[in-house]
Parts: sequence; structure tokens; C-alpha cells
Amino acid sequence: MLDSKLLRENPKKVMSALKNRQFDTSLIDKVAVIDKKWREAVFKAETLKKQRNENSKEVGKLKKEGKAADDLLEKTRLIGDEIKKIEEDLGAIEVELNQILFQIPNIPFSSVPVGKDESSNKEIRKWGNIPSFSFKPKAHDEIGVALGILNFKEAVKLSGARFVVYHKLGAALERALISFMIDVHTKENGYEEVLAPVLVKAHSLLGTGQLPKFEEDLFKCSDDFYLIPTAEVSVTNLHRDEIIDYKKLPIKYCSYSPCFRREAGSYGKDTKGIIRQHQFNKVELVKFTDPAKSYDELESLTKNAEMILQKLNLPYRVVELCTGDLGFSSARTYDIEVWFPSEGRYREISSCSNFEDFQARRAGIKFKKDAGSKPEYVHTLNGSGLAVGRTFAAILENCQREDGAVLIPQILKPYLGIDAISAVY
RNA sequence: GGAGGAGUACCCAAGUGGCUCAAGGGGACGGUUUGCUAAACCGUUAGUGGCUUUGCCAGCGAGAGUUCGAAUCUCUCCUCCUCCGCCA
Repeated sequence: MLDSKLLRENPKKVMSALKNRQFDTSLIDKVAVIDKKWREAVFKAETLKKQRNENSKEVGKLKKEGKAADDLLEKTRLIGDEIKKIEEDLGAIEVELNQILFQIPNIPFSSVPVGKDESSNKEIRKWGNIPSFSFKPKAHDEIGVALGILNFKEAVKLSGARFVVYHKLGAALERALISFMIDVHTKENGYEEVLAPVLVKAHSLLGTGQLPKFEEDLFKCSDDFYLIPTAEVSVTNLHRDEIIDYKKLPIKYCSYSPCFRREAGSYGKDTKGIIRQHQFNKVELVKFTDPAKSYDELESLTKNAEMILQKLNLPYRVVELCTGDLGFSSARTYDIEVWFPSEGRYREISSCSNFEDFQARRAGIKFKKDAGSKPEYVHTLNGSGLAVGRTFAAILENCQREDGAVLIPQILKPYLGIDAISAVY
């Protein structure tokens, strides 16, 4: 959510920034009108309340003195009725205003490249050598099925399309990757591990920006629960409606969770393999920072995520998203893309974003510099560190051998105790 | 799921319709005293949100209601505790 004061005082700036996101700026004009109505109603209600408080005190005094207070009583009753009416209006105005405010995306950071879609994204850096094969590299799902470590038919039996069952060393590899990632982030990068609920209430999703606009991407359960699409939701909301001690910033969390996405808009896209699933595992990095330092923290967060790929020796590149490709809540985003030999291209494996105070304002997350100062909103950041299923797939593809075996990155040896997954083990 | 009980500020807690625009204590912070520490004494301590900001309005788990006036009365909900049932 944007600051309504900013909208009030500098609507032109907001509009020009949001135009780059293909956003319909007529909503901004509407906000101004409703906001004015709201402030007038607030002032009126408060003036009347002041009058009522004074009158009530007077009534009490008169009654104690045994004097009649009927006139004043009646007059004050009418004031009460009026207050009630104004407050009803006020409630409706607030709903209307919030409905719009919740629909407005974040303002892109000043240096974000302007562009319509992903074709304007900017490559920042590349790492690693793209492997060359003396044979035609196979797709990860083909490799996994052949090795007996991935089974899609069983998954269809259980849950339908876009699910997978891991077997034997496949299940072990998935588990090993989760542990490995968490170990790196906790032991080397200074993150605190968190394991949080994957079922959350709507207000948590409102806090991070998935609701109200993106309900169709979510699985909704009964009893007002939603399955989280990312651990970002649970972990960011850990500090909802809190004022954090400045000395505790930055707070850095690392959290494994399964993630659940309906993939409503992607029928027919990535139907093969484990790239796009309704349920997948992810290790997420979340930071709460001093606004003055959040862009430095975005750089280090991105490098923390990259470190995983480096240790696994998987080639990747880092791309900055342009204004048109930026997520709803984000002010600046780096995507990390890993190389997929079977497709001959890089594919997203992590998305690292600075949300500035957009989520913090929605979720009420503040900090106080010292005892006397006024609370300010923190900046929140997060990024995948990494998407586990896609890392699994990337290992299968990049580390495959002609005989169908897959060499396991050496760094995983302590977790798996093997050098390769082959058809006969 | 059933039956009870509770929720007041950083913590404990008083408060059953107007002398409470929330008492008292602890803690914390500041000061006096002191060679230093402790003790004692004095003082400060409701954080926050909003507005047309010397001020005003809101706020006692949340929301609604009754009333001229609600921490206090009524209703709904949430959370926690105890017991029973069920369960990994």
C-alpha cells in the first residue's frame, strides 16, 4: 500500500511512476476525491464528539446538583444520532478508499529500467560455464523418471496434474537440498531459521500483497484459511503490528516451506516436468531493514541466494526486472536464472525484491530509532534461496551423463553420501 | 467437540455507569546522596493512530449495541488457562 499522504500531496509523481507499470492512473484521481470526503467527515465527527463530551459532563454535574437537565439531554441525544450517521458514512468511505489503495501497486525504484515486458529486463551479471555435452542433453523429467526418482503417474493418481512424487534418492536429494540451503544461510550468511504455518488467514496475505488482487492464484481452504504461495507470507507477518527495536535491525530470516499455487493463468505452460507445480518446496530469505540500508541489503540478499548456485556449481545469470515486469508489491527485483541445457536457456530460480515500506505499511511493521522518536515503517525484502524443485531439476540437467546417471555436486556429499545417482544403485 | 475461568499500559494489578480524560506496585530511565556499588529519597514513564495540530478525537482483547455519558451493562467474535472427550 502506498502512503495516502504521498498520494494526497504528490499525485503527479505517483501517476508518472505507475504509468511505467501499465497501471490505470485514473484510480489515483479517484483517491483524491474520496480522501477529501473522508477528511471532511472525520473533522465533522470529531467536532461533534467534542461537543457531546462537554455536554455529557455538564449533564453529570447538573444531576449531581439535583437540577433538571432534560433540554441538554435531548440536545445531546440528537448530536449522538448525528455522530452515528456520520460514522456510518465514514465506514463506507473507508471501505471504498481501502479497496482502491489495496489495488495500487508499488512505485518502482528510480533506477529500474523502464519497459513494457520481460524483453526490457536487463542482464546484470553471469556466473559459471555453460556445460557442453557430447550427446543431446535430456530434460530433467525424462532423466528423473528413467532413474526411478521422479514419478508423475503416481502423482496424477493422487492429485492430478502439476504434482510429482519423489522416490528413493530423489526424495533424499530434495531433502538434502533443503538442509544444505538452510545450513548455508544460517551458518555462513547470518540468517535465523524459521519454520512457520503454511495455512494462514486472509489478513496475512493482505499484509504481503497477495490479497485482495491475486486471490485466483491461491488455494483457499475452509475455515478462512489459505495455503501460502511462499514462506514470505508467514515470515513477513511474524512482525505484523509490531514496533521493532532499532538495534535489532536488520532481522534476517531463512525459512523452508512447501508453497502452493493455483497457476491459474498458465494453462498449457510448463506442463512437463517439475518446473511449474501446484506444490513445491522453497527456502525463502526475508529481511526487515532500516529504510536507509534496504538497497544494500537487496544486493547482499541476492548474493546470498547466488551463493547456493555457486556452491552447487550451476551456471546462472542475474537479471533486473523492468518496470513492466515488476511484481505488484516490489520496488526493485533481481531474478536469478539458472541454465537448463535441455531448453538451451536460463530459467528463473529465485526472485529477490525490495518492497520498501509497501508491505510494512499494509502489515503495520515499524521501528523506532530511539525511545523518544516517532515510529517509521521498516523496509521488507525477500528472495528465494532457492526454489528447491527447480534446483533439483537444474542438477539433473546440468550434471547428467550420457549413460543416464547424474553426478551429485560435491558439496552435497555430507548430506547424501554418494557421488552420483545411477540407474543401478 | 463439551463444561468452566480469564483478557486493563513493559510486567503485576485496582476499578460494577459521571469525583478514573485508568488508582497502586514492580521494572525501566533521570536526579540527590556516595570513595565505588547497593540502599534510601525525589522525579519521569501510555505506547500508538488520526485530524483543519498552542489543540482536539480515538484507545482498557476485537467488533457491534444500550445510554446524555461505558473499562464498567448487553450481544457476537478472537485469544489464553483448567477439566473432560478425541488425537500424531
